[in-house]
Amino acid sequence: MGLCGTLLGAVSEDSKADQNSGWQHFAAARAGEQIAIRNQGSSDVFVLCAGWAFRYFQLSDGRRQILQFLLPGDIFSPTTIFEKAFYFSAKALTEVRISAFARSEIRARCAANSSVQWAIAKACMEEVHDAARLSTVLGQFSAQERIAYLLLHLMTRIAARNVIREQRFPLPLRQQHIADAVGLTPVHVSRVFSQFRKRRILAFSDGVMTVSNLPELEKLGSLR
Amino acid sequence: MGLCGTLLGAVSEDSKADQNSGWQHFAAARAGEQIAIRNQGSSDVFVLCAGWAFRYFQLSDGRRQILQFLLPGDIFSPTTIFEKAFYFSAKALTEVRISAFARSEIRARCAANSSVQWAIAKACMEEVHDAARLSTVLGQFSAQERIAYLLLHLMTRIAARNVIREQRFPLPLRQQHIADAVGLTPVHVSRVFSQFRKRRILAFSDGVMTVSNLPELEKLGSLR
DNA sequence: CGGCAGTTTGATGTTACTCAATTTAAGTGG
DNA sequence: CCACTTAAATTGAGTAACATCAAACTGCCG
Repeated sequence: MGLCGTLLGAVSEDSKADQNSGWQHFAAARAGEQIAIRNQGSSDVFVLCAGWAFRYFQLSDGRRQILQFLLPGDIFSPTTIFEKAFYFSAKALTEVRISAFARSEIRARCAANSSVQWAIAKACMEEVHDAARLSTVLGQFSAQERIAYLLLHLMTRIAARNVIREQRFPLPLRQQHIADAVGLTPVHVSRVFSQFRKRRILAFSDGVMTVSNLPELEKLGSLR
Repeated sequence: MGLCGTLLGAVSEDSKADQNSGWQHFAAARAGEQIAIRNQGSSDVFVLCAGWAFRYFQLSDGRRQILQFLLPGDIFSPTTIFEKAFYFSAKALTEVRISAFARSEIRARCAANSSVQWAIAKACMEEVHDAARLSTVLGQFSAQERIAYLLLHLMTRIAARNVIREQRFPLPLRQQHIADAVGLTPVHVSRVFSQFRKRRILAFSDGVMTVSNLPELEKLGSLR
C-alpha cells in the first residue's frame, strides 16, 4: 500500500531532513504547478505525501495522455528508482507535499533489505498491470465504459487509503483531466456524465463524486 | 537486447535440458496456438527463441487488446520473474520455439549476479515505457497515426535483431492482429492501408511490409 | 457588479464502425 | 492444370460515436 512506509522504515514521515543525514527532504507545490518534466534527470526519487497529482505524456502538438492520478503514498513511478530521467511529466492537482529520497539511499536499502526489494518489485508490477489495463480500456472501450473504468479504478485506490462513506468521495479533477485520461474531449465527458446522471448511476459536482448505482457502473467499466 | 543471452550466460541456447540439471527446457507451438492464458500459474519463465507471438488481454465479450508482439529473444514479460500467474494471454503467430527457465534459478542468478539483476530491471522499465507509449497512442492518436506508430515501433524492434534491407521486412500479421493492437476494426485497417498505398508511403502484402516513404510515416506515427 | 473558468447544450461535421457484397489469394483434390 | 473451397482483403453504402464550434449558463471571486 504505497512504498513510502516501507522505504522510511521506523523513521516518521514528518521528520526533518537534517535529522536524517540529508538523504530525505520535502517539497511543496500549489495546485496546477508542474512538478516533473519528461527527460529531466534527478538524483532523487519522489513520493507524494499529501494532495493529488497526475503524471502524463505530453505530445508536441498540445495533446496529452494522463497515465496515472497520484494519491498520497504513491511513488511517482517505481522506474525512477532505476533511472535518473523521468519518462513522463507530472503536475499537481491540489496543493501537494512531496518527499524526495536520495536514489542511492533507496538502492542501498534495496540491496540490504529484501522486504524493501520486494515492495519495489511489487510496485513495478502494479505499474505494469495498470498500464496494460489502461491500454485495453483505451483500445477497446466506448466512452461510457472508459469513464466508468476510470472512476472504479480511482475508487478502489482511494478506498485502499481512506474510508469511503455512502459511496461519496472527493475527486479534485476538472472534466478536462478526465478527458485527457480516457482519450475523449471535455465536451463529450460532460455528455457522458449527463447520461450517467439521467440513469441515476452517479453525480459529480463541486469536486465530490457520488455513486448511487455501483453495480451498474461495474457492469459498464469492469475489466472481466 | 533480450534477456535470453544474459540469463543463459555461457550456456548455448541450443543445449539440451538434460545437460543443464533440468532448470531449462524447450517447447514448440504451431501458428495460432495458445501458449499462455491469463491467471494461469507456472513455475517457469518463458522466453521466445524463434518465431513470432503476441500477448494480449482478453475481454469476456470477445474483444481483445494486443499488448505486445513478441520477437525472438523476448521474455514473455519481465513480471513473470516475480509472480507465478500471467496477467495476459499469449498466442503464437508463426511456428515458435519457446525456452522455459525455472523461476527459482533466475531468481538465484539475479541475487548472485548484479548484471542479471540490471538486465531484468532494464527489461521491466522497457515494458513500462512501451505500455505508457501505447496508452498515449491509443488515447490520443487517429487511425492513421496509430498504425504508423505500430509499424515504426515494430521496425525498430526488428532492426535491433535483424538487418532490414531496402526498407523491406517480413511481418507475419493478419490485418485482424493490427486491428486488435491499435483498437480499430479490420475493415478500417484495410482502408488506412489503402490510403497509405495511394500516398505511396508503404505497401503490405504477402506478409511483407515495404516502407517507401519513411519520413512521412514518421511524421504520422512518431511520439515526439 | 463584472469577469473568469468551467460546465452544459445545441447544431453540425468527421471519423470510424457495421453490414454485406465482391475480389483476391492460397490451398486441395480431381 | 483446372475446378472448388476457404480465409483474408477490399469496396460500397448506411449508421453510430465522438469531435468541433459556438453560444448560453453556472458558480466563484475580486
